[in-house]
Amino acid sequence: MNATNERILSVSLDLFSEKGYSAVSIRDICKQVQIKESSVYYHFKNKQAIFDELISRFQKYAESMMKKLESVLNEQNNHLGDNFYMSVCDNFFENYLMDEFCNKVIRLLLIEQFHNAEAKKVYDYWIFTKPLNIQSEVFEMLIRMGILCKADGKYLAIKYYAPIFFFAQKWLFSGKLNDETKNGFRTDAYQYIQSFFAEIGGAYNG
Amino acid sequence: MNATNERILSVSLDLFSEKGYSAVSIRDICKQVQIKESSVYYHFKNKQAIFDELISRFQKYAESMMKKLESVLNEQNNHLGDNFYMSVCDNFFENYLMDEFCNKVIRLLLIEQFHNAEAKKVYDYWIFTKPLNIQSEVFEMLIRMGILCKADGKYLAIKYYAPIFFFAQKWLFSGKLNDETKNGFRTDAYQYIQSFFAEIGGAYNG
Amino acid sequence: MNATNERILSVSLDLFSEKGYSAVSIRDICKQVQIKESSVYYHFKNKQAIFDELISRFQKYAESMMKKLESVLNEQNNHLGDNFYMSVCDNFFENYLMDEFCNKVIRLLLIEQFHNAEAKKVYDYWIFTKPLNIQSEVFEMLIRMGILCKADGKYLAIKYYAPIFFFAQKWLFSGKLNDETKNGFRTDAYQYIQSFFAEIGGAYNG
Amino acid sequence: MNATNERILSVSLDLFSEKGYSAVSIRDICKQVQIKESSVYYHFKNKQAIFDELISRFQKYAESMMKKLESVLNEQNNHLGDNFYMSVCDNFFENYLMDEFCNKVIRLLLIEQFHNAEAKKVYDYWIFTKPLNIQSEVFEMLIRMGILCKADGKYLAIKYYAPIFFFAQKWLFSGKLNDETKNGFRTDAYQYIQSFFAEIGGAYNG
DNA sequence: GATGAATGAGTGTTCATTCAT
DNA sequence: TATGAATGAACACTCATTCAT
Repeated sequence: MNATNERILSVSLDLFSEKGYSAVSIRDICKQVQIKESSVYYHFKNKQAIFDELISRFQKYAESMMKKLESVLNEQNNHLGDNFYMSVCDNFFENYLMDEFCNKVIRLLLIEQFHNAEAKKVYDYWIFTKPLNIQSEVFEMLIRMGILCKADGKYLAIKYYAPIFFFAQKWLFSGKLNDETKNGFRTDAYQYIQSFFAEIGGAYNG
Repeated sequence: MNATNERILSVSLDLFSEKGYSAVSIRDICKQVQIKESSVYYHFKNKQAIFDELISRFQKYAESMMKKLESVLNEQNNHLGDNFYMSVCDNFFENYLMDEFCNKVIRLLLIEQFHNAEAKKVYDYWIFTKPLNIQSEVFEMLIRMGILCKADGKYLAIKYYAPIFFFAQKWLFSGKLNDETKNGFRTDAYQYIQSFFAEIGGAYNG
Repeated sequence: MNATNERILSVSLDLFSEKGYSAVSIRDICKQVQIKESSVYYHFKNKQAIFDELISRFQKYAESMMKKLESVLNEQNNHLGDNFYMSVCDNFFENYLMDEFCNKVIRLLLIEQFHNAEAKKVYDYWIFTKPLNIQSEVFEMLIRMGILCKADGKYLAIKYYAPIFFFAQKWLFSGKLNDETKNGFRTDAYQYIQSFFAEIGGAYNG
Repeated sequence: MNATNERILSVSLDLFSEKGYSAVSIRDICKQVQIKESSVYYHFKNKQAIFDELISRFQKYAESMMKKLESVLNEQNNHLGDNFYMSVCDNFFENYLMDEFCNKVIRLLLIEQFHNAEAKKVYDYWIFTKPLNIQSEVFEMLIRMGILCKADGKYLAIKYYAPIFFFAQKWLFSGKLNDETKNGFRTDAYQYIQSFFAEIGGAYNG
C-alpha cells in the first residue's frame, strides 16, 4: 500500500496537478518520494509512463462513475424516484469534481490540454462531452415524461452545465482544494440549480 | 513597426499562445524572427521581460477597452439608448475576446495561470472579475430603472456570463481562431443572450 | 545443458558477436535468457566474467584444434600421406573458421580488439600468429623434403595465408554465417589454394 | 585554423579512431579540447554530426585521391610511362593508407563497421570495392597491352590486393601509426609486389 | 537459484544567459 | 544593432552492480 510504485504516482500527481507535467522534473518527484532518480526507472519506463498511468487510472475511475450515474437514470422508468436528480448531482460533485484523486487529474488535464493533444482529447471527453451527454439524457427523459416542455435537451444541457463548469473552475480547479472551496462550490452550484429548475418548470423535487 | 523589437514580441506571442511560455525556447523565437539568440538580449533583459511586455500591453489595451464600455453605460442616464446593450456586447466580443492580439494574450494567460501566480491574477482580473463587474453594473442599472425586478445583479451577472465564458472556451480558446470559430461563437452566444433576456423579462432591445 | 549458466553464455555470445561487448547490456542478455538482471550475478561475477569465460572456452577449443593439426603434420615423417594437406585445410576451415562457436568468438574478438588490449592479444595469436606458424611449419617441411625449393617458409606462409584471411573476412565475418556464405568461402579459398600450389611447384596432391 | 570547430573534429577523430565512436563520450572530447560540454553543441548538432562530418570529409578526400589514380591510368595509352605503376602504388600507400587523416578515419570505419550499417557500407566501398576496381583496371590494361597473359583481371586483383590488405592490417591499422610501422609496411608491401610481378611475367618496370 | 528494489556514476542534450567584438 | 562563442545548470535516461529475501 505504501509501495514505492504508489508513492511515485501519488507525489507525481500532486506535483503535476500543481505545476503541469513538464514543469516537474524527475528530480522533484524523487526528492519528495525520497528515492534516487534512477530508482524511478525500475518502476516506470519513463516520465511519460507515470503520466499515462495516472490518466489511465482516472479514465477507469471516471468510466465506472459515469456508468453508475447512467444506471441511476435507467432505473427511473415511469415515475421519478424521490430526489433522483439530487443523487445524480451529488455523485457528480462529491465523487468526481471534488474527489481528491479526480480533482487532481482534472487539474492536470486542464493544464496539459494546451501542450498535449491526447490530454486535450481526454479532458474534452470527460469534462465536456460525457457530462453533457448525461445531462442531455436527463433533460430528454424529463421532456419525454412531460415534466419539461422545452424541446431541445442538448441546448438546455449546455445552458445548465455552463454555470456548473464556471463555478467548478472558480472554486475547485484554482488553488488548493479544501473544505472552504468545496463549500463555496456547493453553495453556488446548488443555489443555481434550484433557480434553474424553478425557472424551467418546477420539476426539481429537492 | 518592422523593428526587431516588435517582431520578437509578435513571434513570441504567437508561439507562447500556442504552447505556453516555458515550452517555447529563445531558439524557437529566434528561428522565426531570423535573428541570433544573443540578439534578443539587446532588446529585452531576458525571456521573462518579453512575457511581461506582452502582458503589460494587454493590460493597457484591456483597460481602455473596459473604460469605453463603462462610458457607454454611464451615458445611459434615465432612458436606454437604442441598442445600447448590443453595442456593449459587440465591443466585448469583437474587440476583446476575438481581437487578434487580445485573444492570443488571453490564451497565453489561460495556459500560464497554472505556472505563474502573477499570470493567474491578471487572468482572473481581466477574464472574470472585471467583465463580471461590468455585467453587474448593467444588471443593477436595469434593476434601478425598473426594467428588471430581480434583486441580485451580481448573481444574475454570473448566471448570464457563465455560458458566454463557456462558449468562448469552446470556440475561441482551443485551436486556431478563424472565421469559422468566430461565427460558431457568435451564433451560440447571441442565441443564448436572446433567450436569456426573453426569460428575464423582455428587456433585451435587439 | 539447458542450465541458466549456459543459456547466458550462449545468448551473450550471440549478441556480443553481433554488436560487440559494450553495445550489449545485461538487460539485453536477460531479455533473451528470460531471467532478471540480478540473476546474472548469481552465475557470473560481472559482465566481464561472461566475456572471459567465452574467451577461455574458445582458447581451450582452439588449442586442441591446433594440436590436432600439428599432430597431423608430425605424422608425415618422410613421405606425405595422401591428402594430408587437404585434411589440414579442411580441419582449419570447417572446424575453426566456420565452426558455429568459433566463428562467433572470432567475430567478437574482431570487434573487441579495438577496445580491449587483451582481446587484441588473443585475436592476434589465434588468427595470425598461430595459423601462420602452422603454415610455416608446413612449408618448411615441404622445403626440407625437397618438394618446395623456395627458401623462406615464413614469407611464403604469409603470402599463402593473406588471401585466405581476405576471403574469410569477406565471407565468414561480415553478416550472418550460413550455407551460402560458407560455400562462397569454400569456392574462393580452394580455387586460390589450387592455383597457389600450381604456381609453387605442383606440390599440392589433392 | 585553430578554430574550436576544427579542434573538436581533430580530437574526436583521434579518440574515435582509438576506441570507437560509442566508447568516446562528449565529456572525453571536451576534456581534451578544453571546452565545456555544452559548447560542443554550438558547433555541432549532436555527437553523430561530428562523426558524419569526419566521414564526409574523408569521402571527399578519398574521391579526389581515386580520381587522381584513375587519371594516371588513363594517361597510359599505348606504352607505359616509366614507373607508372610505382606512382599508383606510392600514391595509394603514402597519401591514402598512411595519410594521417585517412588512416585515422579508416581505423574508425574499421571499428564502426560492426555497429553501424552506414559505416560498413563506406568502409567496404573505400577499402575493398574501389581499390579492387582500380586494381582490376590496371591488370586489364596490362592484359590488353599483351604484357600479362592471364585472362581474369578481377581475380588477379584480389590475389594481388589481399596481401597488401593483410600487411596494412598488420602494420597500419593496429596500434599507433609511426615511422617504424610505416617502414614495416613499406618493406613487406614492396617486397611482395616485386615477387608478385616477377611471378606474373616480369611486367613490373621498377 | 532467482528476484525485487535500489543506486552511483555516467550519457547525450537543451536552455537561458553572458560578453567581447 | 547584431552576433560568435562559450557556459553553468538542469534534464531524462541507461547501465552495471549490490543486497536482502
